[in-house]
Amino acid sequence: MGLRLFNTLSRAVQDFAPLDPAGKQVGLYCCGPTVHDSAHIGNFRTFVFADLVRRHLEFKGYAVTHVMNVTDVEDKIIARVRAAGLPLGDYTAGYETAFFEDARALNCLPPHHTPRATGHIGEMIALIEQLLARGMAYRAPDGSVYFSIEKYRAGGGRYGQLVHLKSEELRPGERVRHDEYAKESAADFALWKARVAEDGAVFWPSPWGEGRPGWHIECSAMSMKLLGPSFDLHLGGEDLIFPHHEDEIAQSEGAGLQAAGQRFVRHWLHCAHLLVDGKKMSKSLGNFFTLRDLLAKGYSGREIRYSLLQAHYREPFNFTLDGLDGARSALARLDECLTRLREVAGDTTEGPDPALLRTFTEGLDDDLNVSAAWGAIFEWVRQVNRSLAAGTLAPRSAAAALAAWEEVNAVLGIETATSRQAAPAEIQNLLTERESARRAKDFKRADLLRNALKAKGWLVEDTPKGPKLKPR
RNA sequence: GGCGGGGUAGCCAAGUGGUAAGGCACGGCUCUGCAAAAGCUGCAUUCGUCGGUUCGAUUCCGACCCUCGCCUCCA
Repeated sequence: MGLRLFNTLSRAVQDFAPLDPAGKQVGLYCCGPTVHDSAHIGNFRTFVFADLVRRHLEFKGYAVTHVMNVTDVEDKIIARVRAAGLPLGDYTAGYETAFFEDARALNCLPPHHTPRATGHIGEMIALIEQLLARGMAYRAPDGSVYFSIEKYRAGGGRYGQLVHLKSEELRPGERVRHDEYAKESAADFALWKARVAEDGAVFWPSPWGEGRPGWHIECSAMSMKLLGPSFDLHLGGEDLIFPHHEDEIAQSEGAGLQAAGQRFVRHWLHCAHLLVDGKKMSKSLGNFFTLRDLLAKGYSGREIRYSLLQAHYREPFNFTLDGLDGARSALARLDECLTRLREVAGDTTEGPDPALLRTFTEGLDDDLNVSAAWGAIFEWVRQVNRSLAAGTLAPRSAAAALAAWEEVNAVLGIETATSRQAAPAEIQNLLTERESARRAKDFKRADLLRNALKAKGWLVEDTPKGPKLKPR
């Protein structure tokens, strides 16, 4: 059963086949955060999605090299650095650290490489020189360097691979930025921006004078450095399709580093936006939640991760607090099922039950249809619960079910409690007291004790085998 | 204006040319001292509207309505 993925280039679902002739190595690049502010969970939808892609590829047996850049120099950052009066690195370091903490809270596997733009100025300059040498770029009088879409086209390049633009319809922005007045054509974009007074201390030397890189060039330079001039998968949010990814293709293919007949990127995957009240979650609209906002409200990283992984990545997903509450309930059901399976399985070990693996894999292989995968999982939960309730589940079957769960969860990355936490002595004592009260038929006192336990964060569950404690 | 997504039960969300996954919520039941918790179970003759193709359409085609995104920094 092969993996099929939608490719923004072809606008169709295609069989996934890696560039590697051995069919083993996969290069995956995902546009990462701009560290000028806290990331919100709309941003994290994309990163959780990238994590899902990476994990599923690994589940399928591929050896993935996962790269995610950190944009630590760009217009907004420079503006804030100036306002804060801090050195660039001091300003961005905090946001970068916070970003990776958030990613970890969402149980995203760390990418193998997380290059910073500021650490690759040399590579960007080299790439720009290559573009100049090939006549794809031109120097402006002020020392900026621009990419020429006209020259690129004249050289056989196709501009508009992702967005299917007609050149005449490329509408210039409402205002031409003051530092881009020198462009030959409105659609051309900056590779290198000459230093201006407002940049303060943020500039680097270059063959064209002091300045800083344009936005798009970093991804071309760093992805090709780490993954080669042609690689398999490039992901990002759908808002990056144009102009960022289109320009990345133009720069990277314009430099002509690819082998004959090879593209810069084989598959482009774009994650749809997270919505709030039907509108894109964004800083400018102010309708965003950061991970920290939600953690402060008492939601956990796993609940948020589950929530972000509920809908298909190409569909906009409506994010609500009610939805998070639903995620909590759904996960509690899953936890309960797994806990009971562990009780039945005991120390028994067994290979994974293939039934769940099959339906789960079918779902994800179909363009990462995570909704279908969850459907398979909850169908499985119901079946497990039925046999658990009937008492017909043998320890070996329970162990096989658990082993299957472990495999699918390596893809989903939903942390589950491995065992019931032991309650502290104080709680145990209260529980014992309550049992005594119950045996003495002093139910009023038993209920008081139960409420006391609840207030301390423990639920009492009376079962035929005696009371059980559950956190929260 | 150009380009591209959507409109499926109270909410979220899959899906298919042959008669609607899953989750949450809600109702019923089991268990229980009562509960709680948990489990089981029920819950869309219907898929934005109107036409068309078809033996048959939610799924294909056309028109229309509504909505979102990109075209400017943006996950």
